[in-house]
Amino acid sequence: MPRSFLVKKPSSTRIPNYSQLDTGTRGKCVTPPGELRGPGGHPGCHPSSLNRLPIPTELNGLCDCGGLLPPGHRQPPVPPAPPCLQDSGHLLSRFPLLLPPDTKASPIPTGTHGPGTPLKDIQTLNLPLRRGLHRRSFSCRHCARAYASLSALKMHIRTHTLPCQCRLCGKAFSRPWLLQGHIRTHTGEKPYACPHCSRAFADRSNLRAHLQTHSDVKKYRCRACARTFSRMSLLARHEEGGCHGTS
DNA sequence: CTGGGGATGGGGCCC
DNA sequence: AGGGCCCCATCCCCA
Repeated sequence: MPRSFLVKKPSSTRIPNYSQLDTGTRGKCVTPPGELRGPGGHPGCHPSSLNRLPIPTELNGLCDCGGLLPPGHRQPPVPPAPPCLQDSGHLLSRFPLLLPPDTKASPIPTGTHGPGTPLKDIQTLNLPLRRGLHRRSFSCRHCARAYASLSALKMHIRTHTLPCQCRLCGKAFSRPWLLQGHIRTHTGEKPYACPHCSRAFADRSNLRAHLQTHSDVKKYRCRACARTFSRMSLLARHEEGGCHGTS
């Protein structure tokens, strides 16, 4: 596979060259017609990709978990939180967004930093610059990471608060598109098809990794034996296995 | 041991 | 400023 595939496109054409692969569903978890039916009978949401049923094509609603709903269809009841969320009372009290929407104990203190980013999560530092100047930075109280901008820090804090929760299994994610990708594990939707074979993938990154398998020259090369690998992890495993320069 | 799929995390950029 | 998207990376698991 040519490396040009991985080259970032100009901003005027943000859609990468997955043209043959992209089904035009960017940014939304849109289940193709005839795919799946969810647990409450609504399509687009299903806890198991093994239990597939056809769905009608007249879809016009979006479930708040990301799946599609047919006209007039109501969402199924929210299932109880999984054990990983049920037995962490201190976490739930600290991060109420982990709770299902109807069980939130109290609003999150937002201060001037917007919802989901409590003031107590943010502290500011003055990073030293040349000539004794200092530049302000924002550090996370959960892990002490520091960022130059408040928005970057707020994005990072989402990795602690995990405000995007799957209504089907309760798993929480830091960003909506991570949740969208997760929902595809329920729906079985695979919008990214390989142009070289019949495989399709739910995630663009996984398609990219797969495309490496079609390449004669792999991306990652062992410096000892010059053998190439499609993934860094494969190269690392190869080197950890004791490559002595003989492939 | 190796190859590869599936799922997920996270920083940066653009709109 | 926030959301959406991009790319890179990692881990787990299975064949």
